Amino acid sequence: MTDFTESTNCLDCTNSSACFKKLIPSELEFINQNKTQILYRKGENICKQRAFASYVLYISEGLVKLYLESPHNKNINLKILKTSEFIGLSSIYGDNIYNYSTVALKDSTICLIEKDSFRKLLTDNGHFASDIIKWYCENEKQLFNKIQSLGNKQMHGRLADALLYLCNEDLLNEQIFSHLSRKDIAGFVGLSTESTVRLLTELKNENIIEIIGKEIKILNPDLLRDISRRG
Amino acid sequence: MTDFTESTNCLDCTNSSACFKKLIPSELEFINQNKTQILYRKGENICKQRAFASYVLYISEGLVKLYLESPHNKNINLKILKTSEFIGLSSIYGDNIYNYSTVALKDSTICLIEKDSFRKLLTDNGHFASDIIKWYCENEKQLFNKIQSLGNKQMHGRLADALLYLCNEDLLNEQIFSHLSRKDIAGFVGLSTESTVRLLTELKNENIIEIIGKEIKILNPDLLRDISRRG
DNA sequence: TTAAATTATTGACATTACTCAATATTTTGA
DNA sequence: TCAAAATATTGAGTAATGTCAATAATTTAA
Repeated sequence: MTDFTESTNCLDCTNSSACFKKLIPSELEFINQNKTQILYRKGENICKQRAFASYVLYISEGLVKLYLESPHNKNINLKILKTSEFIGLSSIYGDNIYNYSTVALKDSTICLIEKDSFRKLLTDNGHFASDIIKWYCENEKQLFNKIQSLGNKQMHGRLADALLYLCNEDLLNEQIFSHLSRKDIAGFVGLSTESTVRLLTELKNENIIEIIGKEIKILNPDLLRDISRRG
Repeated sequence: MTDFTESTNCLDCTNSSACFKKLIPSELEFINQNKTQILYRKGENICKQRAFASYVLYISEGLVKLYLESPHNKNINLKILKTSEFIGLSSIYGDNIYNYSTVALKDSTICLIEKDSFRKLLTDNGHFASDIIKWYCENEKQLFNKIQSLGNKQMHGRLADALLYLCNEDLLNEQIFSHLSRKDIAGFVGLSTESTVRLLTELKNENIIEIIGKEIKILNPDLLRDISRRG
């Protein structure tokens, strides 16, 4: 189901992440030699939790949902990734498997960079490695937020967290809700779909959010942040 | 409440982590020049969530509990750190604050390494940076496990996860339970103390675990793993 | 060593959030 | 365009887990 697209040369790439600016031309050319570019259609899995991880993935253009699989078809959604973001950086070392699954929310062009090549750049170029470490730091902060949310907030607080995340300015231009089902939103909240729907209706009736078709807009962000804070 | 101890020279340190082996002597001497060694007494906080993070911390000798603070005095415990482990690596870049709190479970000697110095080593030495990245990869895997546990297991599965973690072979020689209260264990499970106590009694009555004083021993690890798997 | 303080345990009850079922709405594909 | 399939919504009942209170056991400190 996946197509090879005409590959962009990494040296000409207009969607390159800040960290690539730390590479010298020969290193960029080295990546270029060791990458493949693939088009994933909406709904296709880009990587699967527990599958063999041979590549670091880079979203050249697209929109991706990252989630943890669990039995009974009740997944935990962790984040939305967009153009210029990495997938699988946490599988560079350690067990040679992906720790999560990702699925394309819309047609997405993904660069597959060979892990060994990526590792070589990390050891050769400390500035590049430092930039990747920046990513890890930011990433870990997000995971702590998720743990805080799941671990000691109840449904209202958790839904507030999820809505604030999905409506944050980074995703503002992605029309994110047009790509998400109620079940997807429930996955971000860590609730059953039914409970999520009920709470959304509640928030709508209290004029804290507005629901127009699939789109959800926050009308009262201060109050929502308050709900998030109170848990 | 904290004492300065006679500092060990980093070049002679017998508790140094694998990553330090990647440093050349002058770099190790550089760390030595930019570190301070402090003794924290049992029960003292080594770092506080949201506090200004100027140092990367290294446990020269000790035992530490890492946790997320939350209102109502109901914390989420994430891990036990022992000799030769880092604290605060995720605050090297990004917001200049600690994302979690840590407390000494027994008297612990901690090395405070200036963040700027640590960063310099990361950019100067890609092999060192790569070793630190290994840490991030392992760390993230643990956080995902936590999210899986909190996000889609119920009490029995979560308690099993916590007990398997606390009884794992890395902690086997630490007499870990002698340092933990029921409330601490509940913090690892993500349950109220009362529910945790009830479940522990249940597991004891089913001969899955043995409780002798403060010590808890797993009698039937296969069954416990099964409970963990089923959630 | 003993009393006070803290921690652990148990019970009863309340709350939270899930499941299952019924119905409504939207999307998809012929 | 229309029927079938998928998704969303709502209600009723249930299961999971928390809270509060009482008591027991352990630890701490004078």
